[in-house]
This record gives sequence, structure tokens and C-alpha cells, in this order.
Amino acid sequence: MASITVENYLKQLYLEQQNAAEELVAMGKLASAMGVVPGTATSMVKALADSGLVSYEPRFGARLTKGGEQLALHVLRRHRLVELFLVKVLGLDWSEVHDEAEELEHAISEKVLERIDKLLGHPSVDPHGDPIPTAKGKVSEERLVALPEAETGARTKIARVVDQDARFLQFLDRAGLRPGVMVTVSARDENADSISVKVEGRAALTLGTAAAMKILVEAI
Amino acid sequence: MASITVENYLKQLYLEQQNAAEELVAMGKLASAMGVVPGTATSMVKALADSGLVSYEPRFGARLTKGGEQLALHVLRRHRLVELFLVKVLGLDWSEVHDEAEELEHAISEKVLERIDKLLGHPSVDPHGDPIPTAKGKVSEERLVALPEAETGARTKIARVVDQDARFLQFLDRAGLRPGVMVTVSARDENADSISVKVEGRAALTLGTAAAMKILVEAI
DNA sequence: AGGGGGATTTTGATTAGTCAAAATCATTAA
DNA sequence: TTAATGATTTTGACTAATCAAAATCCCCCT
Repeated sequence: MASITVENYLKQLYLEQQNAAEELVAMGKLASAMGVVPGTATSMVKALADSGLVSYEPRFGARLTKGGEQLALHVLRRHRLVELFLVKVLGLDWSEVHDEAEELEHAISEKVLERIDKLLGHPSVDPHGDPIPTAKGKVSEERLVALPEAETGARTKIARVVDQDARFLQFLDRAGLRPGVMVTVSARDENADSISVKVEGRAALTLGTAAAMKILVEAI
Repeated sequence: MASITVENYLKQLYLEQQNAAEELVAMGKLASAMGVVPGTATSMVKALADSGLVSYEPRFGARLTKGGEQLALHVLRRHRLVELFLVKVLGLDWSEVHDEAEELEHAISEKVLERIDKLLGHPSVDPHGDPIPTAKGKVSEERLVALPEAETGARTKIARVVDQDARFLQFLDRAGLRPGVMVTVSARDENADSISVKVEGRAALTLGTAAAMKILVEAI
């Protein structure tokens, strides 16, 4: 069995690989994502390479192998199903479930996981709109765009929020910006580096582009 | 925070202290309960003594301090609430939840635990009838007797089963011997080292004394 | 009193994961 | 082309938890 540490490295490698869109994940990136010193990442990656979970090109970076990716997706599935479970069954807030799931994802057996999956009706996304990999390790491809890229004046639905920071999520929550909510980009200001969004029955809200980029809406 | 290993040692020390009824737990006992070699138990107990969680008398054994006992009870509370949760909410079998809980007990936060407790209606016993310590670390004292000690011919209720072995529990389950079920000791045979029990609408079943001792019924 | 035996403790080694700091390398800037 | 810069890798050391096996101790029996 992969240790908790190994599971975390694989998961992080997968996530980095996703949003960086670069082929190889640099040791520095991985190290800071894992909260360790770079040398630690290097030696861990070498160990992972020895067990065939990643392929490592010294001085350039690492990439998950097929096997490593399957394991990573499995961890991600546990993480996201647990998050949804915590919200739907135990009534926790979507801003606080990430940290909880970070622990539980390593303690849940296959059997319990499948029970949870069934209880939730085989959901396809977690409370942040992140896709839940299937038991076989497939992730559904979504066609989403970041809020600043949505057409001005067009109503779209918030589909996903790509930041797990509790305070940011609480801010969004208070502003009514949750997955599933319909929003309209009412104005944009290149110079101010901001856009204004309108939620049903609320005053328009102005967001900096960086924050708005974390909100993904359905492409039309 | 106490590591998973430390939590397990404390829990085991508590359990040994309970059913051995001796003041001190011997290193040999602790080691075999933990599945480690005796020397390992010795050095771990010395470390626990250094952090004030146990008091250790070399060559005699160890005993939990007040602080260690509180921690142990906390772990036990998590373990038992999780077991009940798995049975009641996720529909697992009472024979299989022990092992699951063994992992989850170390991954559950205070917040999630209290949600589970509330969802279950602040239960006082787990699926095996083991008492669930309160958040403050109090355990309700029960007045139970082992089945072989029950009066012959008197109807009593099964209250607790003190063995977590899945196969034994499955055997009991098939025989209808579950906590809450009414049973009568219909006969006893000193020479055969056995007793016969009768469950409502079933043929009498003969159990060896050792097995029957693991079934506790309400004292009348 | 003297041994034996069984449990306990010690000692020395090992593994996983980590850090600090020195060494190495690749690329950019001059 | 060379030197500087910043990232990466290496080295040596540390901690927690463990085992194997040698050393020690306590109690009981003769």
C-alpha cells in the first residue's frame, strides 16, 4: 500500500500537472505545494520513480506514469466524495470540508467509499464543482471558462471554484457566488483589472481579475 | 498532537487495564496486543511516560495517567461513534465495522465527530454494546453479567459482545445473538463446559463457556 | 544458597520522511 | 565567452517507530 505521504505526493503531482499544463512538474513547485524543502521533493520523487509511479528527468521535473496517475485519481476520488458527503450528509459548510477531507481521504476503505458514492447517488462533482473521478479512474471533461472570459451581459451558471482557501470561499458564499448560481458579467474594466458580476436580486459586485479567474462558468 | 501510534498505544493500554482488572499492564501483554516485539513496547512506554501520559514502573508495567486516560477515552469515543455511524448511516454490518473504525478514528476531526454524534442522537453504546465515552471523557457504568452467569430459565437481554473478531460476530449474527435480543439460558452442563441458549423462535443453541463468556446480558 | 526460566530491558540497526547547508548545474546577462 | 543567478541535487544528520538478539532481572524450585 502507498503510504499517506506517497498518496499526497501523487495527488499533488496530478494537480500541478493539471493547472500548470506543462509536461513536467518542477521540484521547486512540488516542494512548495507539499510544504517541504526542495531536497525532500527530489528524494521523494526518486523513490517514486523507483516504484514506477512517476517518471523523473533530473533537473527538469517529474511526470506521473499511468500507474501513478491511477493512484492519484483514486485519492482524488476519495477526497472529493468525502467533501460532498460532509456537506450533504453531515451538513458542513463547503468552505471547511477541504481540510477535513485531506485527512479522511487516507483512512477510507473501498467498501465505505462505495457506500458513500451510492448514498450520494454517484455524483459527478464535489461541492466546489471539481469533477469526481470514477472508480475506474476516469474524469469527465468539462467545457468551462473563467468568469472574466464570459461574454458581458450573458447569463451563465457558476460551475466550479478553483481555490480551496476557506476565507475566499466564505467570501464567495456571502456574496452568493456558489456553484449552480446564475450570474451575469455586467461590466469589465481593463484598467482597473476588474469585472463586475450580478447575482439575481443582489447589488452588482466588483472582483479583481485574479479572484474572478478562480470562478469557472459554463461555456455556452 | 498525539501521533496515530501514540493514540493506539493509549487506547490499547486502556482496554488492557479494563479487562485485566490489574493495576499495571505488563509490557508483554501490551506488546502482543499491539502486535510488536516486547522491546518496542518498553521503549514506547518510556516515551509515553516522558510525555506524562502513562506512569511506568520498570519490570512491573504501565498505567495510564489521568491525562493519558482522557486521551484514550477520546480515541475510544471516536472509534465507537464511527462504528455506530457506519452501521446506522452507511449500512455496514456490525461484524465489519471494527476494522474500518480502526483507521477512521485517527482521521476524524472534533467538528465532524460532533456532527456524527448529533446525527445519531447522542447514543450511549456502539453496535457491539460497548459504551461510548462522552466528549468530556465519562463512561457510563453498566451492570452486566456474562451469559454463563445468568440464571437458568430467566429471560434476559443481550447487552454487549466483548470480541471484535468478524467471524465470531458473523456466527453470532446468524444465530440471532445480537445486542438487544432476548435470550434464555435453557441448560448448562459443567462437564461439557457448555451452556444452551434459546432465542425467540429458534432451536436451542449450545455454546462453549469461553464463547458464552463473551456475551454479556443485563443483570436483573 | 544456587540455578533455571521466563519476562523485561538494552543495544545496535533499519526504514521513511524530513531539514540545513554545501555542491552542482543550466541559463541568462554582459 | 564568462560570470552571475537561481534552481536542483547531494550530503550528512535527525526523529519516530520498529526488530533481532544479547543482557539483565526476578521469582521459584530444589
